[in-house]
Amino acid sequence: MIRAIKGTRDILPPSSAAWNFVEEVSRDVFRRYHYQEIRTPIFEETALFARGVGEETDIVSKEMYTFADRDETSLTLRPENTAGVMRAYIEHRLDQIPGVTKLYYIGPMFRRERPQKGRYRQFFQIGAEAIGSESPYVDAEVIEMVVEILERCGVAGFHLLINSVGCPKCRPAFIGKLREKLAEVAPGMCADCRRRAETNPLRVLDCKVPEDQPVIETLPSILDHLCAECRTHFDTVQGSLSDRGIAYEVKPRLVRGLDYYRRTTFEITHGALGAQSAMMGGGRYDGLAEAIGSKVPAPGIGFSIGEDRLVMTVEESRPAVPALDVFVAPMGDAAAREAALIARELRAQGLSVEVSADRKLKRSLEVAHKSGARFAVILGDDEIAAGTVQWKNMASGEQIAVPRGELAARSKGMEHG
RNA sequence: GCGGCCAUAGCUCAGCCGGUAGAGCGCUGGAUUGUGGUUCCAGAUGUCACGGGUUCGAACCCCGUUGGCCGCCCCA
Repeated sequence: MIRAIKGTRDILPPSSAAWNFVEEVSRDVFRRYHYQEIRTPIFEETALFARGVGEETDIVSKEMYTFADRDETSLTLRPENTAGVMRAYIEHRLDQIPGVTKLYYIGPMFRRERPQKGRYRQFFQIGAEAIGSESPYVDAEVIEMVVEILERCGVAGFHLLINSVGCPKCRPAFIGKLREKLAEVAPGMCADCRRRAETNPLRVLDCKVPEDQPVIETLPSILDHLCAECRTHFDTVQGSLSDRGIAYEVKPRLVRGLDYYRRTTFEITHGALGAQSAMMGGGRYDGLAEAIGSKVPAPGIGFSIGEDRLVMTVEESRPAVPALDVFVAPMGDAAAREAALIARELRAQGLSVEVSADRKLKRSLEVAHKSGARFAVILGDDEIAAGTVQWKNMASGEQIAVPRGELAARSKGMEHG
């Protein structure tokens, strides 16, 4: 038996309706902020991610699906899409277009991690990138946009966290001070922190072990070490978020795993997601373009929503409803031929119509009932002879004979929203 | 990649001390030759995840594999 491979899954109805819902909401919000869709390839040269995301990141060092093409070029299934969008931006010289380039994407990403709830090897992201401006107001607008998507999806109880991780001018000095302090206090911390103190000191700030929290409080904060430009930028982002009425929490310990982040980083968490509590992550990546070989700078900021995780919270509160308007139940071949024409007329009005594949009326009505059809059109030899059809309200059971020529008029305007 | 728990019908699950498998829901047919829902009757649910081992005998005990869930790491 051939099964879907580990960490991948089929999205079946009725769940697929929830996926459509969040995608439709997202596209509508993107339209209002004048973002346009970009579709980039699902695989790229491995070097793009190695340079763009960072050789030392977990994603690149151990999670990528990498394989050799027939000519030995190393290819990789995209583990995220910011690098791919930036590659397209540079390749097609979108910097030559006036104004900020605003792009969004919806599609699958691939990371070879141990699957668990909310974490898959093929997962979907809804993301947006604003490239071509360093303005902190762009940061605030991007955050406003993602918050709006979640709100309009009906998600409640999410939590917006923001931080600044500085820039190449101020971050190295901070990491130096952090290492100094850690050398002193790390021996008293949990095993993970002792390891992180060596491998990735920023990660210590994100430790969740309760016993370590008092120690973490004593560690230096990136926010006390920002250079003047980063400080001003971060203050302006916060002011603009407040102007927009967006609730947020500054979390100096918010550290993101991708090397390309500069200055603003942000994350939205949701309590219903379990260990994988992050529903969305994003940040500014002013150095990314140069990292992947661009001669022109292309400062940008973006986010990506974990669509699988978003759908998980949406599905509980918003059960999908079947939207079948009419089920046509013909008895016999003559009726079946007529049924095809009836369905055609009703569909032309925008109604959702299904024609029974069964000629037994009892069976057809059973299927109609189980499909959630609102009305049934019943016809057999008697109706053909009389030039009528039976029009049955499935909820009330009421049924009347309708002249064939009046069917279209009767059903007008009764389609689902 | 590491640790723990789990795997029986399409679904949710029972299955005692090892003696070759059950319920509910769903599905199929009938009661009803042209009328769904409610009801009644009948029927089929299956390589007990897969592969080995122990045993007279394994769904049950042991080992391995695969998959799922939970935690870690990390992320969306």
